[in-house]
Amino acid sequence: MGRAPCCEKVGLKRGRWTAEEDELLTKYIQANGEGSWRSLPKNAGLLRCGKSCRLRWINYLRADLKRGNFTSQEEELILHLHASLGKRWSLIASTLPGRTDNEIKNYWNSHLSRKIHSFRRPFSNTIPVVMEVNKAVIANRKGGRNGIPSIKKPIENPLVNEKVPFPSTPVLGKETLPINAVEVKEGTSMENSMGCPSGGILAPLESIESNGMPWFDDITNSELLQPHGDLDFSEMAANNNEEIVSWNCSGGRGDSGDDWEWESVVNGNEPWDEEFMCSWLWESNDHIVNGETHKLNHDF
DNA sequence: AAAGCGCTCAACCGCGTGTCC
DNA sequence: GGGACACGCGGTTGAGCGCTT
Repeated sequence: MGRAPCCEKVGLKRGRWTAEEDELLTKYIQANGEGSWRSLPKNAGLLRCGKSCRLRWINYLRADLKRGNFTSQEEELILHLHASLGKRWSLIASTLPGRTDNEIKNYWNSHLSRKIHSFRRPFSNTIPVVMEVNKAVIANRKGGRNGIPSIKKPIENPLVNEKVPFPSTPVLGKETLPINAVEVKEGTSMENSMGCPSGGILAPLESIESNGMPWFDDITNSELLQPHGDLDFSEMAANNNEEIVSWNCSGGRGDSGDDWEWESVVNGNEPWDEEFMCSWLWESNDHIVNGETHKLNHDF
């Protein structure tokens, strides 16, 4: 038996929400609270799918949403958390009051991933080739901006034919922030790119704080902030009898046994992309659970 | 001014997971 | 234990807008 559709799509409205629909939804939720999304549209008099209502409320209508551009502090936090957590947008969003996962995801795709992209390029000895290719593409087309190529249609590096195994997302007990501590060994990317001290155990976001980044204040109003001043992401996990996980960023890339060296990447000799780079920052062979080091199994 | 194109972001989609019966 | 249902998440899409030629 196939999966049942979330709702009867026949006769339901799709696409952009009108002001009237927004008002109906807002009034209903203010009166009855969130939840019961499936029955909500009917009760609220909306010709919308429950999922659509939920999304509209969460991403747009909620009163506590912060609209407008991301601050540089928020941007840095997203970059840092993405490096630690990968594309766990909801987790990242939970540390940014007033921001939604969808908003952060969009911002990443349209702004930040490109920053990562340009960040790594100077290291690569393939730059001239890549840039020449891009120039050629730009020069040949009519109209349009002379801007950066859309990330939606990345131009493949013609020099890279080999597909790099992409690390899988580590499976956590539950979707909670696993950054009770991030152990960083000497010579790792965390040290290099995040300014972490060598060989130390970082408290959550310690590297950021120790750098004197003023934006740390932005999350001090978060519920995660403990009276003693630390951000305690482990509380949620502890409440659920979950393991506290810290990621041991060793130089290796996984159980696959591939030869891979940081120097090669820095020098541009190793084919990789920004997504791999970010994932590598938080992924490794080992993770530490309650003081014990465990092997992670990656199936590439 | 018009055409062509890329960019942004709201919205949709499918899947995974939790909960209830 | 297992099926049905509800919810949440990440990936993807596409309309609208703005920039460049």
